[in-house]
Amino acid sequence: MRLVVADCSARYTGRLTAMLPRAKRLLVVKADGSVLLHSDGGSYKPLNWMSPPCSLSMREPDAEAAERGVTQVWTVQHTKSDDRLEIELHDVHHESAHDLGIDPGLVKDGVEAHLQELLAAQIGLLGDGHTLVRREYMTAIGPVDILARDASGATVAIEIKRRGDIDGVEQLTRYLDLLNRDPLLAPVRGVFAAQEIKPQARVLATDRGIGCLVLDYDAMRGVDDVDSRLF
Amino acid sequence: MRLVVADCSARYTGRLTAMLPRAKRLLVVKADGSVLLHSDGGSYKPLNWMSPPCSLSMREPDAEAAERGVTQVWTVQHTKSDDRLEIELHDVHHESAHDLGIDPGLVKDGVEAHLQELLAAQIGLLGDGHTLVRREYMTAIGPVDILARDASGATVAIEIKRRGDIDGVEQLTRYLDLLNRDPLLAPVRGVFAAQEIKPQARVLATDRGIGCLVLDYDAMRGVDDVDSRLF
DNA sequence: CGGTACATTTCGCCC
DNA sequence: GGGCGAAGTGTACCG
Repeated sequence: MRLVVADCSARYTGRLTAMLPRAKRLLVVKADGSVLLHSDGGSYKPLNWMSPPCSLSMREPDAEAAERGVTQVWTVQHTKSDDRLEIELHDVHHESAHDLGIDPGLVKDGVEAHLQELLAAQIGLLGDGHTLVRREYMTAIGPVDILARDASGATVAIEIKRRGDIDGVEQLTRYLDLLNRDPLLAPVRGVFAAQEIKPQARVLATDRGIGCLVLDYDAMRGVDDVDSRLF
Repeated sequence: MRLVVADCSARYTGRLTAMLPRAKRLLVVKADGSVLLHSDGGSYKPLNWMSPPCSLSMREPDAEAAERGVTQVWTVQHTKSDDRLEIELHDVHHESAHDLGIDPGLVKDGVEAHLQELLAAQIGLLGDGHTLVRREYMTAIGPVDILARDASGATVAIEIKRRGDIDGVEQLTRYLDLLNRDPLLAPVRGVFAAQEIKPQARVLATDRGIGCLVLDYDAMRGVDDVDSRLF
């Protein structure tokens, strides 16, 4: 990894065209040749960047650029597309290189898969008498998160989201359309389950006869005795 | 901006729980106190981070940690939530600080807004005799990108995307449902316009009687004489 | 390899 | 500030 702090301007062409006026910034060149251009604020997203696979070439400025005070010109060309990032460096305030090696990577816990696991184990949250048919029930257009039966034996399709918004309702609607064409399953009722359900999503779901269930992650995890999973 | 290259491990708790085993990485502390933890690969997204507003505190390791070779402990606490990032630093290989100042920011050109602008100006691409009613036609559930009339005077609702996939068809379908309830507009026909239309989206659109129009951005920009907008 | 769904999404707009 | 749609989204998963 190479770190450079320098006055620079940049120009990106590819999926869009973008221009970055001259300012002092951090440039990071990673081992795979990818480049990040960071300012001293904002978020984790760089102002400009080039994702791998790409190749970086550095050259001297031409006479006109040298006249403007440019000391180096970097061209980062994406290998698989026309995406290109051109950086003109002026004053270089810092430069260093570091051998980092490969990274063991991040270990995560607590996402949608876990919600699904917990709800499958606590299927009674849907109402008394509910039984689990199976998780990840495959259909032609993708897997239904949970398929269950209610006390009367009717099929229930459940879509689980961390944040429930309109897209999730649309997704469940497509599954329901398909499942209801199967005479062995029909009629299939839908339940939209999420830690948080957006008002517009709730309105759409209700309008389509889809039930809404707000999941309390902490409470569900509390019931599950395998609480301390990773840490 | 402060740059540190060090052996470190990290633990994030908040919306999820994540653990980063010990390895040599780049730590970036921005002027607003936000922290990025980068490996020497992947993409522009850090392995771990804390977004502003947040506060960073550094302290000496306790006896147990010191025993494990920890030399510094960083705690980054988000100001508005329970999100917290804890970093243990072992060997520090590089450390430097830089005053970058504020950034003038990025100037963009050529996204969906531009496609919309161009299609509004070249509404004839929909077919002879089409006329523009207006762009960003507001409805209760959001703005329709372009509303037009065809040669027969019938209303046409157009949804524009750079990449046309299923979500865009769903979005246009919702608009059409709503617009067709307005007797002053009905019957409203739909056109899904995009630089690229995914096969599945095309099938869904066709099945619903929605027309598909592939937009040639370069050709449309060529017609537009205000070609050289920014550069 | 293409398509889909997820993300500590982030970002920007408009109400 | 909340809601919603777009992103140069990136990324994993699954066919």
